[in-house]
Amino acid sequence: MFAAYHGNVPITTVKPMPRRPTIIEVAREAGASKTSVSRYFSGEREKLSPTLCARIATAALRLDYRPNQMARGLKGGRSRLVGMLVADIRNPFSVAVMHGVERACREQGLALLVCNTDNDPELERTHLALMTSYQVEGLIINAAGSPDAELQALTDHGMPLVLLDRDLGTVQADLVGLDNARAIDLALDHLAEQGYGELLYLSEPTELASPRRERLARFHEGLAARRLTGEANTMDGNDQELQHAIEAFLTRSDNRRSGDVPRALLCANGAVTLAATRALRTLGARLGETGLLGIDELDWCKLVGPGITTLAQPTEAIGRQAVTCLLARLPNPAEARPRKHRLEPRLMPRGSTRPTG
Amino acid sequence: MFAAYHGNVPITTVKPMPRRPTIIEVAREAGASKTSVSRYFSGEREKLSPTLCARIATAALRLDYRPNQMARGLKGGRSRLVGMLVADIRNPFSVAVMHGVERACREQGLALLVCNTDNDPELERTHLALMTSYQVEGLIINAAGSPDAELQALTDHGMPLVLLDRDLGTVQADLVGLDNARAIDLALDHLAEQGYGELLYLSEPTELASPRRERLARFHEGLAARRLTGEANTMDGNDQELQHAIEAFLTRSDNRRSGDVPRALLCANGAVTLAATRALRTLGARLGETGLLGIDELDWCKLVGPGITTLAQPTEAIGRQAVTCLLARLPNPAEARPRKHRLEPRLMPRGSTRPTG
DNA sequence: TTGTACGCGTTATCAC
DNA sequence: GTGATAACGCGTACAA
Repeated sequence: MFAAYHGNVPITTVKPMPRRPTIIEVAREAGASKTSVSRYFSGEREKLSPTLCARIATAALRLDYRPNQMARGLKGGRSRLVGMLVADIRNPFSVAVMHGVERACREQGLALLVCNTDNDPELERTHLALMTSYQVEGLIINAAGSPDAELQALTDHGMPLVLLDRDLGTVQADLVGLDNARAIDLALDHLAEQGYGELLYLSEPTELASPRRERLARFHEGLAARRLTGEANTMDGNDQELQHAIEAFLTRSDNRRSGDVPRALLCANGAVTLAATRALRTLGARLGETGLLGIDELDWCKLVGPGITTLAQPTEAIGRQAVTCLLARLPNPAEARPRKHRLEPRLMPRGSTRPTG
Repeated sequence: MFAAYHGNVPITTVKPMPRRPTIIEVAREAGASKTSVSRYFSGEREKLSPTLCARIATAALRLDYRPNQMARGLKGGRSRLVGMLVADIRNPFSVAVMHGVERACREQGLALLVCNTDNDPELERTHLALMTSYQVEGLIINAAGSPDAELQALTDHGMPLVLLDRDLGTVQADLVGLDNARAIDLALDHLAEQGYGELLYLSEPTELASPRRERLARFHEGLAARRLTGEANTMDGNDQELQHAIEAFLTRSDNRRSGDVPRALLCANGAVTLAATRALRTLGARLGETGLLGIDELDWCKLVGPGITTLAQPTEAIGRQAVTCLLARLPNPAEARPRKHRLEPRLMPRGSTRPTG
């Protein structure tokens, strides 16, 4: 029996990895009741006598007590969790917005459960179910597919919901995103001012993302008033195809105008800008001589050639606004009609839109 | 009284936003017991009669029942949540690793609670507490500061723990990250092969991040064997200061050698590469003539000048390995001694390390 | 194979 | 002010 202690720790001290202390143990340690301890940690300290407060404080500190959020969420549904669905976590724009969301949540004492769908509608459904199973109090959604039915079901159940960047046709929910019309207007104005007369608008397929549709539509609408000629090309990430399209656009002889008019590329988002830059590089085009303007500011845009002109999205603000919307809906989800929040982009002029070099 | 129904929905149908169905309601609907339903959703369907299974399935489907993870986590601690602490969510490297972690978790039926500390040790502590309060089953940590004490306390309580990229001195935990020595060796070999003889190693301050220390140390160790001359410069994000350092390095006359030897910059990570590229651009240096090699592959590296040579980290694999480690520790956290997993980088040679242009 | 009873840690309700 | 007690939704011995 004693031998067990020779050079060895008794088994009983090995196995029982200590549980976290519970509210009951704190209550006992403080000589108080569960209720009082609960009140103490629920921000109702004013309703407790200073002396009791102090006893609880020291007891909790000594035991290193931390309220169990799981148990909290069980009773009143106050999980203090907010869910965020991101279509592509590797997209810097998404990350920047998420950063804003996260900061805003933190300031509100909310935790953020982030799910990345990798643009897979199937995964999106799965993750939606996952997050609700964790009793999230609200959902911020950058949709990958069209989970309209699922989302509608959620709002019907009283789940506050905010759409991010991408709008969905049938879902009644707030939307926070860029003012896409304004963005295209800014872009066209700038390109026209800089002397570019013929434009090629490049975008990814527009079916899945409302901003792409809005931008494309505005592009077509906005040409005439500025005496611009333009065409659009939507394609997915095929570099080869993109390069051919750009080459055709650049080498084609212009029979609609007299002189030779500078031509420019307008890219619908950061991914397209990257692909287009790659293509232009392969084609040996000189930035500026061939104009290039992209929506989404990326940290490398100032480094390529003479710098790439961009329209910066207010990513942080978009994220914060999303949380603000959510918070406004928390008390009574179906209260007000859905609102659309459209934030302003900012032009970052650089060398890629200076035709004179 | 009737008037209330004219063009209006009776109040009672507005307020009571339907709760999610519970296991009891499913049991009632299926004419079964809680237990059976619980078993059904806990993957013990083999132990149920096919007919019961079917009844439960339809009942659950009709009610759109979803087990409440909060309640699940309460009992045995099976929250199915994994926590991940990220020092800088806007760092593409971190995001890439996180992507790997997330995929691996998903395959294991685990949800991921991500917290970003923005490199703030204070916030790190807060978030650590937050995640444990949600009863995460394990923690993957890309440390911002030195939360050694907190982490040690957690492991003592049986919390499985994996360190990501950055090691911590006193914490007994698995580590997954780049093979930093190998990375520097590869870099030095490549630079030497390409004919660069004088190197400037650029890094951010090494206090907070062990990889920075390891890389810097290896740099100094590895010079002699390759007949290279080199010096190192660690500084934080001050562009001005960086530019001066680089300028001094490039313009200084070399009195240790006879001829003029090509000089190159070796950047400790992606952020430094970005800053150095900016500085070189401002200085009007030609990439290649002035060598440039950076650790961390970024999507714009092939676009700048002749392309920037990089050492790509196996980010996805690092993320997956972290989850693997965690899983291995779940059954018995303190089982084996901590292991260090060091993954291999891959050289992406480009024009920035071709001195001949 | 199926059902019963209890416990998980917390909050809400209602007495004192 | 403070405390006892009943939920909350689920897992799990244990009994049937």
